[in-house]
Amino acid sequence: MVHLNYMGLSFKDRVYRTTKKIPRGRVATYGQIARLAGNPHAARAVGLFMKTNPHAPIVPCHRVVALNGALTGYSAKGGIKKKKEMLIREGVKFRGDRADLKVSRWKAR
DNA sequence: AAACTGACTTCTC
DNA sequence: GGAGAAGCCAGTT
Repeated sequence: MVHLNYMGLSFKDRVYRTTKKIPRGRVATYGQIARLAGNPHAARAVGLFMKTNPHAPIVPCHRVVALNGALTGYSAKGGIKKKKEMLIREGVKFRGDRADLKVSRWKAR
């Protein structure tokens, strides 16, 4: 087996918890979150969690972007566009339509 | 209830 | 280094 569930939390909860820790003005990638949560290949699942996220205001899902910095989705209204504006407003640097991960990538560990 | 689909990433050739 | 396949979890159909 697999390693035990962290604090009895399901993978899903770990993802949410990790996402919540993303500081303002920073962005994280799906894969990064998945990795921190324990499943390096569950990036897709992470995206799904955001999509159906039951903690909309609690989990800053707008701070989650694709590996290349592209904003691949946003369920709330305004869509990608709005998400981008929000991030910019938080201080995240953008390079065209993609977040500048070089500068704004959340470095957790 | 089973199969498909999706806000993705990593590994291999 | 570009292209293809595999892998992950849960919501929808």
